[in-house]
Amino acid sequence: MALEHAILVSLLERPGSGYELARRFDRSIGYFWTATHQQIYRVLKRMEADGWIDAQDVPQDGRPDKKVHSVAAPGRAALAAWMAEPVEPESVRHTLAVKIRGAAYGDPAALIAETERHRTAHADRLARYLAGERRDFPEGGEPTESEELQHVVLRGGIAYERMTLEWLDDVLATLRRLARARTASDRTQS
Amino acid sequence: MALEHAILVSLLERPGSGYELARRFDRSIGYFWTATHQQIYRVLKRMEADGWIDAQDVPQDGRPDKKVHSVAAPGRAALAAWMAEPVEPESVRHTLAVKIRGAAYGDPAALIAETERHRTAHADRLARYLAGERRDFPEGGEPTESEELQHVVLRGGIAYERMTLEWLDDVLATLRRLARARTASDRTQS
DNA sequence: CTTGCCTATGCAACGAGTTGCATACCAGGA
DNA sequence: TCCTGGTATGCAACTCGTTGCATAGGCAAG
Repeated sequence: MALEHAILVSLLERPGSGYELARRFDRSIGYFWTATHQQIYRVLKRMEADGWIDAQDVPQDGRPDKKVHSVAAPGRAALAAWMAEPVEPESVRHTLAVKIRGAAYGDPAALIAETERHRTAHADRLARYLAGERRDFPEGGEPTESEELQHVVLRGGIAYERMTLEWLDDVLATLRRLARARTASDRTQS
Repeated sequence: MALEHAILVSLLERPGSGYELARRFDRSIGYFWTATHQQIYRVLKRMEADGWIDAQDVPQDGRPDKKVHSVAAPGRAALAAWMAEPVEPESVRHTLAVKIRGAAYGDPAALIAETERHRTAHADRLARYLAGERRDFPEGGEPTESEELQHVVLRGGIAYERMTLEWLDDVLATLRRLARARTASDRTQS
């Protein structure tokens, strides 16, 4: 279970509340993991019960109190143990690809808009990643070890989004070609 | 839920038993979805109960009987309905990246072997994909519409594996650099 | 002063995927 | 004859992730 460990890493990088963690999952952690706040609070509760993390109530003014968590020794040990055991690459799951294969039994042209939507979403993600890279890893900086590791993970996200954009262009070209071919054969028949 | 629809697409491409579907998930369907045989049988049962697919007992000699499924009209309709509604891109989940970020709080050198394992696994997958491409989509062939769509999905898998291999090389270079830096500062301290 | 929005935490039900196990038929080799 | 391995189907328990909902305080705009 990697969510626990992603949270441990994030709390090691900087202690924080469930709410703050949820926002990190929209930024730097989002480069490699996603989770809703509900999931985060549930896991935090379990980790606190297991003694992996500590909790400290922090009153705030102008906003509700928060519970700031930090990693305890057993949590560090659990992370180290998990780091040592091998993990398998994620299994492939690509919903849009299911639709593309299914388009043969529907209308390829109907998938174009959907594919363009995905293209926009990935272009946005790439733009956010690149902005994050410029902000957090400027040229000529002297990165710490942790920052070097964060950067190489981000480079992975950037490479993924670039690759995906190129592929989606390939998909769009293919769908448009097939749509033209269908229109042509329609005209032939009528 | 895309597993049902992936199975519908596969059964449209060619009717088959649960066992045969499971093997397809190791080949062409594996380019975009994974599932165990347990999952497949469970979903087939539900789809049969819902009238999405038909089942026919086929006796075989030299091996156990099998239940061959094919898509019924309601199944085709369900697939068409699902194709028409938008889906979101998958959420990011990358276990190895969690470990990379965690390496700052452990030993970066200890991750090298694991990363190399992943590199080998992805290189193997790429080789299988390329072999599948040569076999199923030879140069100069005249692909049908369905084959064109299958091919563009496979090209996505190939692009993903190539990108991943390049990134893993980047990761390995980074880990080795950090490992050397740690060794050097160890020598300085001692 | 009400309405919307942000901060902050959480429960409950459900759905999808994983893991372990079970059954049964048949073939081929030790 | 027994053991291994491939074909073929399936149940049960569990974990993880998703979705909907609930509560509560504070701020700013209309």
